[in-house]
Parts: sequence; structure tokens; C-alpha cells
Amino acid sequence: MKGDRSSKEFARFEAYLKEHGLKATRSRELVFNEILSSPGVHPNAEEIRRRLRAKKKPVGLATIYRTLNLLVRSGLVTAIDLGESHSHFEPDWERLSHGHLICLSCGRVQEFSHAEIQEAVDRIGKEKGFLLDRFSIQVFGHCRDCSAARRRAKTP
Amino acid sequence: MKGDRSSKEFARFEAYLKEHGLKATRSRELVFNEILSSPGVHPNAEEIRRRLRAKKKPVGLATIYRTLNLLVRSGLVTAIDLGESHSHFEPDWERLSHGHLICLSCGRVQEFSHAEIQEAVDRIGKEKGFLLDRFSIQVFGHCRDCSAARRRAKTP
DNA sequence: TTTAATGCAAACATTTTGCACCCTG
DNA sequence: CAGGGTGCAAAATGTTTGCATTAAA
Repeated sequence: MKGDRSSKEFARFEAYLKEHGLKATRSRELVFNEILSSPGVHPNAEEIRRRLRAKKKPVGLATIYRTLNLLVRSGLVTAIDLGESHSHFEPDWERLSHGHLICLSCGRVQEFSHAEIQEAVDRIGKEKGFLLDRFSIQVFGHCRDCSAARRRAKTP
Repeated sequence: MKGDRSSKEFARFEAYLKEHGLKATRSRELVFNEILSSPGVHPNAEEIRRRLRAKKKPVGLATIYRTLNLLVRSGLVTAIDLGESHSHFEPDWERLSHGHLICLSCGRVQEFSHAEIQEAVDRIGKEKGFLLDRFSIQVFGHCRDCSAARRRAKTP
């Protein structure tokens, strides 16, 4: 099972912590696990706190934020912008990158693979003399269900 | 001169205001003008306030925020995410869209044109059944100058 | 003169930080 | 048992809002 303390990802986290003289604590395990084990959820800090509390494994919000920063620094987790006033988080599955399609009506988030856009970005980087690190793309629109509902509402 | 009260853009703003029963005030003119007349600056709210104050035309921060929201709603200005904790703003030159290349060393922002990425996004939208509205892309890396400086530092 | 706009300060939302106590290595 | 980690509350941001006053139309 993903996100387990025995998973490859958790082992990478432990390695990162050891390498930096930091400790593998229960709270850190819980937060990382919550992100790893909720594919497609893209939780924010508050959501992670809610989920952990619901599981009777409460972790303080400050610790959650500190752990999220740690995970992002380690490269194991990515912070994503879904057009809201706070950050969301998802596992960084070894550069298997993707963008996010965000429905402006229902808020649902779908992922799409990057491949061809990645090539275009590489080309642009070369052209402008940029040494690329990463990029992110957000696409806003209305999902199939919501645009169907819109059409029904407009043409009665 | 761009951003002048006589410009095409300002006329569009006035039209939008009239259409919505709102007033064309001096503060609104000043804020919009500041964005129109600073190409490549991508100011945030605080920066706009600073610039107006420096010109002895101070506008309250609340008014600046209210005006920015208005301009974004009207489609005349776009809010952009440059990876910081606040929004930046730029004129929306009639869908002549572009992405932003952000230097992680010096913070400089360069723009690049979207065209080929736009096509890829359209394809993805069609594939996923999304009715697209807009998209934004941020590319992070190190600009030519900064990556040259890095190389010098590493290979002395 | 009517109605919307402004400035200020207070309220909010999100994230960070200081500090006394706790736990991991 | 030493040094990092945690929770809590306070602080720091960035942005929005309520209200008395001012200014467009």
C-alpha cells in the first residue's frame, strides 16, 4: 500500500531526513502518508489537518506547515496552484509531471500529461538562454458535466 | 502614450464602467494607467501604491485592491502568479497571451509567446471534454546571466 | 442630489515563528 | 540526555470589508 512506512517513497523521506540530521517523527510520517495515499485529492494544509483529525491522529497545523515545507524542499512533494488563495500539495512521482485542468463551475481538478508541452518549454528555455528548473501550468474551464449543465440552463 | 486617459484601453475601461453603472474616478484612472504604462514590470498591489505615492498621487491600498479586482473582472488586466505569496498584474493585451520565465536567482521575469502551447492546450481540452476559458504557465529556472555567474562560481 | 467611491482601520485567511515542553536517536 | 520536534498562541503577510466622508454623474 502506498505511503506505508515501508514504501519506497517513505524510505526516500527517511534518507533525506538522515542526510540532513533531522528526525523521522510520527507527525512527519502521518503528513507525508496523507499526501501519498490520497491520489487526485490535492489537499491543502487545512484539509490534511482535517483528515488526520478524523482518523484520530491529530497533528498541529504549524507542524503540518513545517512538514510540507520540508517535503517540498526534499523534492518528494510539489506545491500546486489551483487558483485559490492557498497552496495544494501532491506527491512528486519522479518527474512524471502533469498539468491541472480546473473546473470553474464545480472545482473538480483533472490532471493531464505534459509531454508535448514539456518539449515546447525546453525549446523556449534554450531560445531565451534559461537553465530550466521546472514549470507549472493551470488550465481553467468548465468540465464536461458542468458545460452540459450550462447548455441545458441556457437553452430550455 | 500608453495608458493615457485618451487611449483605446482607457476608453474600454470607461465603457465597462458605464455599462455597469460605475464611476470613472481619478483613482481608477491612476491605477489602470500605472499598469498600462509599466510594460514588463508586473507590479503587485504594494508596488502600485509605492509608485503612485512617489508620483505624489497617493491612492489607498484598499482602493488599489478594489480597482485591481474590477480590472480583472472586466478582462482588461490579468493577475499573474510569479511563485510569490502575492499576485502580480499586467495588461491583458487582447488575448496576445504569453507565459512567464522566472529567474530563481535574480527574480527577473521574461515573457514568451504561447502559440504552440496554446495548440497543445486546446487539444487537451477537447480530449478531456473541457470548455476552455484560459490557462497560465510559469517556467522557473536561471537566466543567462545568473547561470553564467553560477558556472563561474562552481568552476573557479 | 443621489449613488457610488474612497480612506482608514478592523477583520480575515493563510502561513510563519517564538517558546516551553516532549520525543527520537 | 542532547538536540531537534511539537503544540500553542502570537506575529506576519496579503487581501477584503464596514463605515463615515467625499466626489462623480
